[in-house]
Amino acid sequence: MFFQIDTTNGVPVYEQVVRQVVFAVANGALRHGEMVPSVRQLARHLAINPNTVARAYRQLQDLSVLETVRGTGLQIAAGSKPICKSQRTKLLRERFGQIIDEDQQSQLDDDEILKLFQNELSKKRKKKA
Amino acid sequence: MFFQIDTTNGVPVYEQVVRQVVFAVANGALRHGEMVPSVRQLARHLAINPNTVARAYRQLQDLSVLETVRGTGLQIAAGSKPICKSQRTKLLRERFGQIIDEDQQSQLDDDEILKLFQNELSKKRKKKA
Amino acid sequence: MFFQIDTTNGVPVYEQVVRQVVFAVANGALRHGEMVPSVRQLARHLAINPNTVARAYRQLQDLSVLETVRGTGLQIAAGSKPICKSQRTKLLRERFGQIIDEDQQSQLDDDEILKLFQNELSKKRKKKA
Amino acid sequence: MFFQIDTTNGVPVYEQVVRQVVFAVANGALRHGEMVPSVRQLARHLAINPNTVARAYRQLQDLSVLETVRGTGLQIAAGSKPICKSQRTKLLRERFGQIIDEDQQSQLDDDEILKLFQNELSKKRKKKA
DNA sequence: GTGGTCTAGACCACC
DNA sequence: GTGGTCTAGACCACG
Repeated sequence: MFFQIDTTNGVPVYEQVVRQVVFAVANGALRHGEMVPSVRQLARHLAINPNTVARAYRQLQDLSVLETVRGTGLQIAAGSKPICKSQRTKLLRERFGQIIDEDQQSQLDDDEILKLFQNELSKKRKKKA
Repeated sequence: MFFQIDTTNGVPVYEQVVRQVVFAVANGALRHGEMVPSVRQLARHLAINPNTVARAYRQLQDLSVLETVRGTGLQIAAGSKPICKSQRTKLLRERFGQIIDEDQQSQLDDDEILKLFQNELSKKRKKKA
Repeated sequence: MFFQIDTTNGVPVYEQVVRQVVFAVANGALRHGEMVPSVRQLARHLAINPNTVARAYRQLQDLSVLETVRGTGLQIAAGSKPICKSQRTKLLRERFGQIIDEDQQSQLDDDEILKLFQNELSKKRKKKA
Repeated sequence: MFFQIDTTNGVPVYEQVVRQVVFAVANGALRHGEMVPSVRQLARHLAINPNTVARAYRQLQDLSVLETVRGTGLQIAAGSKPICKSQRTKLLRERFGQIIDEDQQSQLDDDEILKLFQNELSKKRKKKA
């Protein structure tokens, strides 16, 4: 597993885990029947508390993305791919929508918003490269 | 005052107030010497807690955007315009940066991110119109 | 609040809380806009851990039965009554269905099942009276 | 053997095995002296873990429902029929009692409980037919 | 070994 | 005061 957790950005850790699992399933990186790492394993690996992982996994079960195999662990549920795809767009829209609302609330011009976003994006791209 | 507060979007109310004052000054919509409404007035008008307004005003004083006029109230401080401009870009960058980090963390392609953002922006534009 | 928790019957405590809130809303005993007791209050009152109450309340938020009023507490959400009604029938069906399946799995006759159920019910009624 | 195991309904698998043996003996479907399948056989047949079968058999031995036949396997014990009958009523009462408690805890009227139960039962009957 | 529940206590932001 | 998040550690049932 190749999850990245950033404990400093204010986004709840358990949400980051949920998000990344959802996106991985939507991408096809995780498929039906595959087991996810055990609560304890992932917790150790990410250096976070097992309860935090458990909370993320619980939420993924509520979304029907994971299902328990009793006494064995958790696996990607059947039919989870479309769920994750719609969930992904929902998450993205929420974030983007919020930021756009905020900017419009502040009387910013749409073109200006877009320009600033592109700026920031290309800056990040360079950093990454 | 023409502030819009959305108490349901998760963004702290006092932050929305700070932000909108900062942006208004940066835009030139508010200028040095203008008085801002009293804590109680604004609170009543926005239907929020006076403590929340007080907190926003305190923060704006810390930023040297507002200054007290003894026995009268608070006014836009001299020299606040450049402060607000730089503050504005800082705020925008923070938000954009955060969202971009999140998406990259989720293995999203940069072009895809931009496309989704443009989509959402044009959708909002239509709604507004 | 008049919740009753039985920590010995194997049913998770947080589920009992969820269930009772859902049923109370479905009954009309709790209505839109009413505040539920604070996490700490209810925890103290039921002699359970605040986290357990918080978990129940979180789940009720996911069901759109409760909504947060920031810095103030949690209230019964608008439109929660129909949700609770359907949720109530769902919960009842799940339980009843499970027990009936089990009995039929064990080759029990339907009439016999019903008779036993009535027996048990009238026994409990006497106890209660 | 004509056992049906449902690994998804939350009821422990070993309990389902125990229950069904007990009920079969109580019915007279299994009689003193009959051999039960070996742990491995039954496990393979039901597609469950051998440990689970072993655990069920162990429990049935504790109840004096099964007894070992040296070097051969397990058989239905002498005198097991009355044991199973009383065990059966105990199990049924436990289940019914629990569900009734829960409903009463949720302020449900006894008549309503019964009506809902009958509803569910007749629904299942149709499905079966 | 696995997940699930619960307790205890800390820290944070918000109002 | 409020809810929300996280840590730490315990106990249980299941396979």
